[in-house]
Amino acid sequence: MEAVIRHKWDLSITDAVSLQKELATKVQIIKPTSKIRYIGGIDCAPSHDKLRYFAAAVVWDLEHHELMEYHLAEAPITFPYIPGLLSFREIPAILEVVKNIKHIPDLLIVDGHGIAHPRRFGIACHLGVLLDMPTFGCGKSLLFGKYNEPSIERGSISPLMVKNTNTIIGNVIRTRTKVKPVIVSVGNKIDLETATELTLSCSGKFRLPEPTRLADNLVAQKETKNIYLVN
DNA sequence: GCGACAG
DNA sequence: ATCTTGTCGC
Repeated sequence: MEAVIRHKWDLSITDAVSLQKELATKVQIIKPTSKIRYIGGIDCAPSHDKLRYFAAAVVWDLEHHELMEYHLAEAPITFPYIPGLLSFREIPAILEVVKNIKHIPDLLIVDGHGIAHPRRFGIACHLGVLLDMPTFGCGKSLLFGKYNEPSIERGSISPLMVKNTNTIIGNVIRTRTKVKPVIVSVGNKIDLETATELTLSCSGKFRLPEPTRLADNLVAQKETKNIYLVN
């Protein structure tokens, strides 16, 4: 897999913001026509020396509940961490790791947000637009928007809204009873309903959807030689 | 001006 | 993201 749209990454803050606004016009919110079976999970983490970023990618077969492949890659850090501009820090490493994928996934779940973002262009949107494929974001904490706490049981869903409007930008989903909910929002070429269904069908035993959890697990061992992906 | 603020 | 062990509760 590789990007169909390319751009510079060593940008100023203001240039990065204007690029987001430009690329945000390319986001497509549509219901996928074909069946989604292979789901990619993406997660990142900085190296201990803070000089590089690692990215992990896994491909999960939703039908057989099995891991198809996993990869780890890295790239130099060229951007500071600024809320709202996370993608400029992480995507260079992600583009490196997705180059290695053999079983092209039908969709990617990204650790972070999609349109639940101040300019409706979180990392899941950015990656989805560059790769021109379906993506959605599954965040562990809130960046933007307002919501009422969903009920305590697994499967409870509460809409994420733009403050003081009736615009829905995501769903806050309880993937396990009595566990902190995750925040799901459209990245590209998908709709919120499908993203929500997939989040629930990929989780149950753990808080995070399986592809994301496995990628999390993998990137946590970035600076280790032996990797153990099995729980 | 003040507070909020993905990973 | 990361610094960090055992411990409480389902």
